[in-house]
Amino acid sequence: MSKDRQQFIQENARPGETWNEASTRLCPSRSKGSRGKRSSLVPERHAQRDFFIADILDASPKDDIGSMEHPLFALKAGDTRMRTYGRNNVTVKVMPGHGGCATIHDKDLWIYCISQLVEAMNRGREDVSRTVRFTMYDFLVTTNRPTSGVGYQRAAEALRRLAGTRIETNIETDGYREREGFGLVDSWRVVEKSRNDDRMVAVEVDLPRWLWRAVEARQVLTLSRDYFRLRKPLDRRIYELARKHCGAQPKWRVSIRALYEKSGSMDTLRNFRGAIKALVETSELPDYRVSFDQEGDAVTFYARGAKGGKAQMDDLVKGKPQKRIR
DNA sequence: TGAGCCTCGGCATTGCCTCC
DNA sequence: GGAGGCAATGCCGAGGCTCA
Repeated sequence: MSKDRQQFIQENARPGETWNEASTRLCPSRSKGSRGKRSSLVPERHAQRDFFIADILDASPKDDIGSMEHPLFALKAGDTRMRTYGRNNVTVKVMPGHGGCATIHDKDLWIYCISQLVEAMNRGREDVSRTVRFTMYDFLVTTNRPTSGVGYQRAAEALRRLAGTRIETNIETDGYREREGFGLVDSWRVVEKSRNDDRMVAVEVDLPRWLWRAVEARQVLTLSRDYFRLRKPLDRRIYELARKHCGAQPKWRVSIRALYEKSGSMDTLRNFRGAIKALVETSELPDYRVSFDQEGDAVTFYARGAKGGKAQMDDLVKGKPQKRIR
C-alpha cells in the first residue's frame, strides 16, 4: 500500500473505526484478495447517484431561517392539536400525524441534514440532493444523543412524526411565496439494518422541496454546537429566535407577548413568563445573555461578544457527546 | 475493552383544579 | 384573573450488566 493511501486512510478514518474497517470503507478496491488480480468488484455503474451521502463529521450545525422564525415544530411530544400561526402576512398551519406533531427535538434531524448539505456545497461537492443518506450512529453522536438502543428507537419515532406532520404555509423560500402543503420529511426508509437485531444502521430521507429550496439558496444560519446540549424544548426555541433576530447585532429587545407568540408555546403566558425568568437566572443560552425587564414586560438578548459563538464551538471536544445543559 | 441494553430516577412541559 | 399545587407524559442521564 502506498504512503499516500495510508495517509488518506489515517486522515479519513472515523472515531473508533479499526484500520481494516476504514481501509475497506475508503478503499474497497484494495480489500482482501484483490492485490495483483482483477478486482472482484464490478465497475460502479451509477457514479452519479440520486441521493446524497452525509458523511462529513465536522460540519457545523445549520438551520433554515424560515423554520427558525416561525413555529413549525411543537414543544411537546404527543401534541395532536392542529395549530395555526399568523404574523406579518405569513400563515402557518400545522397538522399532526398519528403520533402527534414533530417536536423541536425531532428537528435535530433537519438540522443534521441541512448542515451536511450546506457543508458539502461549500466544499464544492456535486452529489448533493434532497435525498440524504446517513448512518444513524453519526446522527446520534453529532446531535449529542445516547447511542444505545433507546437512541435508535427515538430516532425512528422522530422520523415517523416528521413524516406524519403536515405543514401548510406561505413562508417564502428562495424567492418563492406560495401556499404550499408538505410533510416535514417527504418520506424515509431504512437502507441498512444490523444483522443481530432489527436496529437501523443507515437511513435515507427525502427532504421537502420547500426546505430544499431554502438550502440551495443558502437561507440558513449557523447554530452553536451547544444547541444540542439544550435540554428544555423552550430554551431551544428561544435560542433559535435569538439567533434569527439578534444575529450578530449587539442586542435585540422584544416584548414577552411577541416572544410568546413567536415561540409557539401552548402554555399560558404567565407560565411562559416564568420560564423566561428561569432562563435569565440560569443564563445557559449559548451565544446570548438574556435580561428581563419587569416594568416593560420585555426581554433583551445581548450577543456574548463578536467571536462568542465561534469560540464556543472551537472549545468543544469534537466527536464526543457532551453533557447536556439542564 | 467498547458498544449496546435495561432499569430507575430526575427534570421539564402542560393541563387541570382550587384558592384568594 | 392570577397564583400555586398536583398529576400525566415525555425526555434524558447514570449505573450496572451482557456480549463480541
